[in-house]
This record gives sequence, structure tokens and C-alpha cells, in this order.
Amino acid sequence: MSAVTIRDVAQAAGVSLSSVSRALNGGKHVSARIARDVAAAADRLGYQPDFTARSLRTRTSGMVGCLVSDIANPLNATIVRAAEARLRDAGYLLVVASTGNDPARERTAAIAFRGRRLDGLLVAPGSNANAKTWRDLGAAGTALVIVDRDPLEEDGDVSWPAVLVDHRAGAMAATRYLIGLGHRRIALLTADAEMRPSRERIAGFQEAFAEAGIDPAGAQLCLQSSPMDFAHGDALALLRDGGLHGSGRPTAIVALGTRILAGVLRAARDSGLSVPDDLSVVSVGDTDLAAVHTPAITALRWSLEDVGRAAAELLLQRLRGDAGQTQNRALLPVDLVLRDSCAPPKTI
Amino acid sequence: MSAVTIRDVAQAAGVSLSSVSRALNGGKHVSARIARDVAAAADRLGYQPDFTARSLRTRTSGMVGCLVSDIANPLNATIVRAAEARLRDAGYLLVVASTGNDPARERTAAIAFRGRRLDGLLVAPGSNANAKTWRDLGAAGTALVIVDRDPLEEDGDVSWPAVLVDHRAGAMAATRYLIGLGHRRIALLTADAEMRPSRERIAGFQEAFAEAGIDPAGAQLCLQSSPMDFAHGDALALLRDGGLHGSGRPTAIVALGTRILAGVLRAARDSGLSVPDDLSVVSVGDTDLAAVHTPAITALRWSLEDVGRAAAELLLQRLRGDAGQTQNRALLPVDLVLRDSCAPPKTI
DNA sequence: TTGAAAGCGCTAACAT
DNA sequence: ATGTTAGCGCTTTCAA
Repeated sequence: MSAVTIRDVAQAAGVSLSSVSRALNGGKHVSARIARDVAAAADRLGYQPDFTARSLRTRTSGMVGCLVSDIANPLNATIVRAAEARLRDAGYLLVVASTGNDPARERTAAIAFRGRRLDGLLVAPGSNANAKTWRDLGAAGTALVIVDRDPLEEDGDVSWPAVLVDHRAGAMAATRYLIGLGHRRIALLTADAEMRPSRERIAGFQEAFAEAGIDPAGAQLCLQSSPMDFAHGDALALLRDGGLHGSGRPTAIVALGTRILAGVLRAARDSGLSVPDDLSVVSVGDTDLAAVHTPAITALRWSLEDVGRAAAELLLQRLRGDAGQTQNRALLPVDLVLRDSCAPPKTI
Repeated sequence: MSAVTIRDVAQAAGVSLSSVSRALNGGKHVSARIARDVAAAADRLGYQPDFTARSLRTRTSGMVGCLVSDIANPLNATIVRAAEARLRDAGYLLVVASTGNDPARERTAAIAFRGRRLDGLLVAPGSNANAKTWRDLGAAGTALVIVDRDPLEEDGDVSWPAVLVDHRAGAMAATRYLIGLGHRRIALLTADAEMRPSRERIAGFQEAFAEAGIDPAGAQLCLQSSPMDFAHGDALALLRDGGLHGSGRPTAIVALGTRILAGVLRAARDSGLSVPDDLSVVSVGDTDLAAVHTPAITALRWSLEDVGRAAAELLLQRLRGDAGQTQNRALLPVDLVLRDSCAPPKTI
């Protein structure tokens, strides 16, 4: 067991408990001699500080929580990894929990975190059902950073930190590009509009139509609450039955993530449509599938590493107490990676 | 802050500190009246136990660590998610750390974990450089489960818990299948043989050749220490230059994971080889790419959920103290999922 | 069954 | 600059 305590070190160095504590921590108000002796003794005895005891005194734990819907989702996993790396360098441990977007589980996790005195929290709420919980946590001293979700409302003077991805600009860029190629009927297949990313995407998509002065009926929205195999059926219907509301089949599709994209590609194949000749396709998110598919799929890409890193950075800022006037919003760019899946529509 | 302590509850319920503690915990040696009053008071005051303080006394934290090379790797991420779910249900929090297979980082993490008194540890060591560290942790009371890596050597009477995947049987099944189709020159593209999964795979691969009494030179090994874009070059060389050592180009390839598989598929395309007519392909690991590729790729599949769940289960067993004679090894099966990427070779 | 008291390992006043 | 002391919130002897 980690039998060796600060007490043993004090004895071995022939000084008092508090001197050891001071020497081991700041090193302020400690003579060089004692500092040296304590360091030597600690080293010799193999002393390891006990964070549990320290936590009890200082009300800090050196741990940070991370709450996402699903850590196994590659998008989240990459963010978590980047955040963990940054936080680890700063001496923090990362506690993770998947919530499945269940408000009850979010609350349970929040309670468990508070009970362990976690110093901070990265959270991507599944809804705003728990807004109060987050504000309470924040108010109670837990540093809080929202990740790619609607930021908590400003509370008079305080505005809560958040790292946001510019999905709107990304969607606009993709849509503009397709419009520029001559497409007039474009379908956007994405998640339901509950959460910020999809909402912003939809907004950007429609904005691009408005901006171009094109019949907005050509902007066909196809929202999926569960992306599983749904997309395949939806995409088939879209491609075969002449689009939504019979407004004509889309000549281009913007599809979210691996699952939906896969559904679309399969539907295109099943319908005898070839990409990009008969159908242009843009992937939202630069997944493995998009990169290695034949033809390679043009994709909207943003850096998940940057998201994780920025979130960790914002959190550390808070933890260090630099709260005041420093930056507490990050807006990360989305790029359109041009590949081989888009072409002018055959029939304009 | 969580201002309300056990002390407040005691006061509110008009009983002593220790009675509250007893009532809130086991409930043993507590009169029904007190139990009721305490519960009521705790509830009314919104009491939340402080795990930090409890930890200091009990030397347990209600937290479990998880050490993998990379939490963003989908294989690991899924395992972590499953383990987290099970552990959460049992009241534990999961602390994660990516090690990048760096022994030094593994050790740092182990120290950080011990300092926070984590009760248990799921670990997939990147080598056996730290075998001593793990054994020491285990000996010091941390429940330890090895995940899909070489188990720690038995130590006299104690055998350390581990959950293993039967990669050998999987590789054999795939190789047998290809041999049965008529293939005689098969390449295995996998990670280097340092760690158990690859080692076992290679063994199974070669065993299948031996078993069939086929020229073992046909079993071409192509080991990648970094799977990034290497595989593409390697695969190209393999397909163009007539195989390893000029032994003739392989008519089938078994490729590990998304990255290597993607490299192989691209190389096949670049070489003008069509799958499965000119080249059969088997994926090790049933990734999104394998499932949605055209043609769909025959794959070796094992349940990552089961791995995570089994690991958590083994750990909980230990944590509950059921250590003794209960099961402490799990060997999980690998299935061959037949799809459309394999066919008899054109020229036998 | 219940309460009083000690103490887990550490930090932070407070003296000196 | 250094030592002494008092807790942080909880569990756990030990008496009663």
C-alpha cells in the first residue's frame, strides 16, 4: 500500500508536517535547506501524495468530467481523446460517462460528479432539459464548458463558456457549391433539428438557397431521428418517387455521417443512379467511408481534435481562475473538402 | 455547494452522527424509527454523500480506471462504452486515459490512479514493459483486469483476471475459408506481432496453412507498425510486384481494421483489380467500412460490447470480493461474417 | 441499539 | 521561516 505519508517524510527529514506540505507544494516560505531535505526524503521514501486527503481539504479533486451521448461515437471519441490529452498534461484525470441523451442519466452523472468533487465538466447536453442542472453546477463552482451545443443563456453578467462548430457556414458552403454547379433541387439528410449542429446546418442550407434567389422548394429536408437503416429507405423514396412532395427528384444530396451516407450510396446504387453523373453527394463529416469510397466523397470537415483541445483549454482557463475577461467562446471553422462525388446535374 | 453534510442530517433527525452513517449505509444495527427519520431528513435536506471524505476513511473511491492505447480507436471506444455502462450501473465512475502504448505514460497513469485510490483498473498494456507495475498495483489491492492482451504470468497461486478474444480461431476460420475457395497465396496484413491479438492471428493464419498441407510460402505476412497510409503502399507492392519474395501475387488478402482495409481496397482499384473477381478480401474487424463497401466485405467479427461487459463483470467480481474460485478468464469467440468480397481465384 | 470520539492524510490558519 | 493545531466529511471502533 502507499503506506508512506507526509508524516513519514516529515520524520525522515526531521521537520514538521506543515513544512513538508509547504515544501512539496508551492515551496513558498520554505528555506532552501528544508526544501532540499524534504525533497530528498520524499524521493527516498517514494512518497506519493494522496489526492483523496488533499481533496477533502482543498475541495478540488484534480479530475474533470466529460458527459457525451455516446463515447463510442467516433465524433465524440476523438473529441474526448484530444481533451484528455490536454487535461492530462495539466495534471487532470478525465472521468467519462455516456448519457444516451437521457436527461435522467445526465442528472445522475452530475450528482455522481459533484459527490466526487470533480473540478470541471465538459458537456454536450442531449437537450436543454437539464439547463438548470448545469447552471447550478456552474454556480456551485464547477467549471463548465458546453461542447457543440446551445450555450447556456447568458446570466446577466456571466456568459457560459462553450466551444462551437460553425456548422451553418459549412452547410452554406456545401450548398453554395452545389448551387454553383447548377443544382436546383438538393436534399439535406441530417439528424432531427433538436440540437444545435443540425439546426445550424439546416439554417445554412436554407440560407444558401435564399441567397441565390432560388425556389426554396428545391431545398428538400429529410430529418432522421435515428440514422440507422432509416436513411436507406428515405433515400430510396427520395430518389425514386421524385423527391419530397413530388417536387422532382433531387440531383444532389448532402448526407450526415457514416450511417446516413452509406444509406444514400446504397440507395443510389439500388436506383441505378451513378455518382456523380446522376447524383452528386456531399458528406457532412469527413469519415473513413467518405475518404475511401469510390468515387471519393466531397465532405464537410471540421477538426474534432481542435474541438477537444479548445474545450480543454477553455476549461483549464476557468480552473486556473483566469475566468474574468478571457475568451470564453470558440467558434471552429468547417471546410469543404472537394473530391470526386459532385458534378453538374445532367438535366438542368 | 453541497453544504449539507451528514452532520446536518443528524441534527435534523435528532440523532447522532454515527446513527446517520449507519442508517444511510448498511442499515444494520439501526432501529426502524431512526432509519425512517434519517431517510426523511436526508431526503428533505437533499443530502448527497461526499465520496471524497468516504474515500479517505474507507480507502475506496467508487472509481475505476481504464487504460488503453487510444480511446478514439473505435475498437477501444466500444469496449470502453460497454464497460462504462456496466460499471455505472454498479455505481462506479470510469476514469480513462490514452497511453499511446507508451510505457512511461502507462506508469504515470498508474501513479495518478493510485493517488486517487481508484478501486480497479481495466488495462490493455501496450507491451509487457510494465508487467511489474501492474502486478504491484494488483498486489496493493487494486482490482485488475487485462483486456485482450497477454495475461500477467500466474504468480504461484493467483492467476490474474483477463478477457481474451479468440483471434487465433478467427484467423484460422478466415484462412480455412479462403483455402477452401481454392486460394493458395494469401496475404495477411496486420499490426506488428508485438501484441497478443496480432500474434494470435498470425499463428492461426499459419496453422490453417499447415493444417491444409499447403506450401507455407503462400502465407504471406505483411506487418505494419503504423497502419496509416503505409498499407496502401504495401498493398500496391504486394499486388503489383508479384507478392512477397516474388512468390506470386496473392489472390486473397486478409486486412486489419479500417485503415489497412481502406489501403488495400484503394490499392486494388489502383491496380485495376476487381474485388472479388481478381482479389478476395477479408476484413479483420467488422467496421462500418467493411459493412457498407461495395461489394460488402466478408469480415471477422467479435463483440466489442461483450469484451467491455465481460471486463467490467470480472472487475466487479473482484471488487465485490468474490475473488476466490470464481471465473477469472473469459475467452470470447470470433465469427466469420460471409459477404460478397470473396470468390474462388481466377487462376488456380 | 445508540452515541462519543478517534482518525483517514492532508492543508491552512495561527502562533512563534 | 517554522511548528502547532484545527479541521475537511465521513466511517468505525469502543463504551454505554
